[in-house]
Amino acid sequence: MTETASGYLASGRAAPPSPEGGRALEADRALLGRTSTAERVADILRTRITEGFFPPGTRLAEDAIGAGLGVSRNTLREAFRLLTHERLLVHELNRGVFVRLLTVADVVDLYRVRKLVECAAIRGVDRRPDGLDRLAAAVADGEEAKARDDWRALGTANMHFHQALTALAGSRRVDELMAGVLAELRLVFHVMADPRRFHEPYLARHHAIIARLADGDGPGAERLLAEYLDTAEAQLVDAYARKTATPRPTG
Amino acid sequence: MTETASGYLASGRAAPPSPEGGRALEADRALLGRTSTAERVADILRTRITEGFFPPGTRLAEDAIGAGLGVSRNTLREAFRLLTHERLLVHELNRGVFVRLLTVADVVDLYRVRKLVECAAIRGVDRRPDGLDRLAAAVADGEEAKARDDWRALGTANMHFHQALTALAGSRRVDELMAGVLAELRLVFHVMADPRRFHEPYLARHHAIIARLADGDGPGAERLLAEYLDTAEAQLVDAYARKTATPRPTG
DNA sequence: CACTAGAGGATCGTTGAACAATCCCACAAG
DNA sequence: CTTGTGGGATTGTTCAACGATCCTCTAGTG
Repeated sequence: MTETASGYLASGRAAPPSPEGGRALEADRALLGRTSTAERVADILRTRITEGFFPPGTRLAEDAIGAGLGVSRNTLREAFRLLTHERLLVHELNRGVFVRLLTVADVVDLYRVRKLVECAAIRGVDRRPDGLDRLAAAVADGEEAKARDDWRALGTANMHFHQALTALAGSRRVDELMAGVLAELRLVFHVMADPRRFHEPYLARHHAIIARLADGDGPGAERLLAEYLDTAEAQLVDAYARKTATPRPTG
Repeated sequence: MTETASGYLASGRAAPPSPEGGRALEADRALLGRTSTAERVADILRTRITEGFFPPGTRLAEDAIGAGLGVSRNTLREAFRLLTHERLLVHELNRGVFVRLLTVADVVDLYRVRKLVECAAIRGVDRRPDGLDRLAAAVADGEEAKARDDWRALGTANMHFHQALTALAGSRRVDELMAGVLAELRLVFHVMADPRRFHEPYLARHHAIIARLADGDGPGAERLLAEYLDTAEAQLVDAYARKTATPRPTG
């Protein structure tokens, strides 16, 4: 990574200054892009994990990953620490770091969070919300993906929809919570085959929820969403329990 | 920390086996206590930060902290990485790590999260909840602290109350979110003088909320809580903006 | 055959040294 | 007062080393 980092930084610094104004803004942009190697490694690994390149259960060996990315073990360990808190990795003392394999109880908890947060985020809507365009865009992306039979992309668009729903709460911390929840959910879907089954049936429901929100009917939208999440949870928990051959929790 | 770690581990391993049964459980207990040095350092620092030993804005120099704790810089950096995600520390590239100094906007966001999550957690209560004892215990601790004029302890008890409220949602992830929120709030209170002012007035409201919950009146409890949080927010945001001499956000 | 114990190798956790890069502070000059 | 420069302190990263732990394989025993 020494060469990559140098190249990365060098290309950032070597950008010629704009001949006319805006030079201060370019300097700011360069500052924005300055991250440590450990953080960039974490970014790379995060992407690889959430897109399924490292499936759940995969062990990330320091030597192999460090050699692959060209960074030292210490830097890699820092990156691992960054990712364990996001629940994408599990750190096991003296055994290494693994991509998290969620339990059925984890899935149940994810839906509990979603019901609590997403429903609370839209309950109070009493006029057409500002974030409706973003919701509509996510649904449009979903329809596009569906039209070309790209079920992974449909799943992604559906998650953007839910992230946008949560964003109606207007809280950075809640947004980040939901981003983490949806990332974990991605790990769950990586274990499952047949993404079509878990994403396609819900697109129409997104339309219905949007219509309620557009009318300023928060409670109506909430009811639809709660039913939707109940249905989605039951389907996924059932299938996941079967797939991972673990007993479905009684709670 | 090499000696500390060895001592720590040695004392764990040197425990004589129980002469009669239970040996397997003792072995399990020893496993539970096995954590890495980096994690233990993070625990120590977390405690020091939340109790105010390192006030917000304090820079944690690697050399000084590492020498004080007897760990190497690499181990310390791993611990720092663990804490930055908890928002207790801010990592600034090439400048070091600082105890987070929250902005007024942060405070506002913390209360937004609290209103969303705490209210949602109790809204659906329709019978005396299982967690009522824990709530009552927190309030009893608060009354005790108040009786001996220990306003810091009262603040702690109040936070236990809110953590217990959130726990009524029955979600591990939501519990952890709230633990983080309350830890951040502690940082806010460390900036303020006169803890009495921010904790004492709310003890009576805890009693009232508990009474509603004991009657299975979730919506009633929610209304009381929402008003309480609005009042607490307004008081704290006003004082914090004044203390930090930053403009109060319009949002 | 099944189970247990021990040895060896791989890997992790930690330490410490080294070096380059960056930042900050103090001082000098205009 | 402002700006520029130099020097020192510190951070970010790499590397090597070593001890501790875990896992796998082999041999021995019942």
